[in-house]
Amino acid sequence: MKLPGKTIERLSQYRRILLNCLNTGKTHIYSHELAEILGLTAVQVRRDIMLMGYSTSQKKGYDIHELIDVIGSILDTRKGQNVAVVGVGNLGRAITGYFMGKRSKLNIVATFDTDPSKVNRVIAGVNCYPVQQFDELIKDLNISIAILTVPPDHAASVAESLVISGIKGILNFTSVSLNISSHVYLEEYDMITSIEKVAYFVKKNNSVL
Amino acid sequence: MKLPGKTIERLSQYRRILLNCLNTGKTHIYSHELAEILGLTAVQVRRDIMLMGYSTSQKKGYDIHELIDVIGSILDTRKGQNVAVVGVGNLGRAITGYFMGKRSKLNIVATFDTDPSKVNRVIAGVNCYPVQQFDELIKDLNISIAILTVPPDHAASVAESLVISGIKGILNFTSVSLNISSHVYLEEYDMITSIEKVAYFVKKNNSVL
DNA sequence: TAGATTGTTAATCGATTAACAATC
DNA sequence: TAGATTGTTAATCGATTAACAATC
Repeated sequence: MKLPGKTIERLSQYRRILLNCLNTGKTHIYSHELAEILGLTAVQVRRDIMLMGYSTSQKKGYDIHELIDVIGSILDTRKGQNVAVVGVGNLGRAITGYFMGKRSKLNIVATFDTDPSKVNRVIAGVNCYPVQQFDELIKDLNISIAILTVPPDHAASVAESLVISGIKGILNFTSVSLNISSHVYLEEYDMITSIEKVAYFVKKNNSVL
Repeated sequence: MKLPGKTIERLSQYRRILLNCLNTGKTHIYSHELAEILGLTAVQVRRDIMLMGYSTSQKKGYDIHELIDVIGSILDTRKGQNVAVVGVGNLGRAITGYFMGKRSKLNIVATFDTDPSKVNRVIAGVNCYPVQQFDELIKDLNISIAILTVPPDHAASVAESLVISGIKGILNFTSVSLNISSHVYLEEYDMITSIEKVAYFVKKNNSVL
């Protein structure tokens, strides 16, 4: 089964909403409720759920527990996946801290940096190691995913070391586009681009009014 | 002229690359070079450039200066746009610091927080104000864009205040989906979703091999 | 039953790519 | 000229939405 990337993103969002709903004592949820919360259409929600191969016999909405489990069976692995944050600046710390609160099948098990004042300490609840120990620790700790938050001028070389060490996926927050082996799944996010996009549409909307 | 969102994102990326190229003394660039750097096709680059209404008479690549100017004429406003970062945690600081280095038409002119130990200080190079002063400062400083980096439980109410204060665009980094007036341009980014997407495709790739 | 909801196909919409003419 | 490149239309691909049957 191969689901589209856009559907995967939404499944992740559905799950977050559903987990929230559990706290309120709700047991079932309609497609139009999920849609409303996320600003989607109910059809799209139902279609995504259909693509997972799940369906409910009831017409009284989806059982929240069941839906969470089904999404988990798509997104998670049984044993979980280990993640490293590479580059412990403000952004690296933000991400690490963000994650540590969550119970999740994704575990940040190490952070890496070059700064001697950071290395070999616990930062945001996780051990920080010197980048020289990549290769060793990625194997020892069975890390398959790296979140890249190093300064731009280090991005390319660090990414290359990560690939050589056998990392399987990289989420790249640096402003540098990476050109790496296609065996490694790469997701890029550039916040400058996002904010420039917002600025463009703000400008456009204004000139329309 | 109404350009698609995806094109706008790429224009922002083209410009960043082009600015970099200037430092190397390069004066012209081929569509296939830009494409290569960003992992796109040359056709897509040329099409985006076409959509801007620009064309070059030369077959020796695009003049880098000209291209930067043309992109600027699309993305920028003459006087620039003022931006506020709302919520000065690690992420807010990361974003603020990230921006301050750049010469850009987007200026972070204020940050906001509730924490008394942060308020009325300069953080990452920008004044931090108490959230109570939103309304006043958004008008006084002519802030049209907010970057939302508050804790999840404050996201909805803070967003509402922002909308009431007359903000025109919000870039939402909280994990809460906002339901706000459609007059305000909203761009959402959820890093949990991104990392879960990477994890999914890592899992998939592995099971394929 | 009537009304609301789910499940699913077909149609539409939007974005990317293929193909190729024009030009240096 | 031959080869490389740009500019642009048409075709393709992928994602969303409309329409509607089925069911509680």
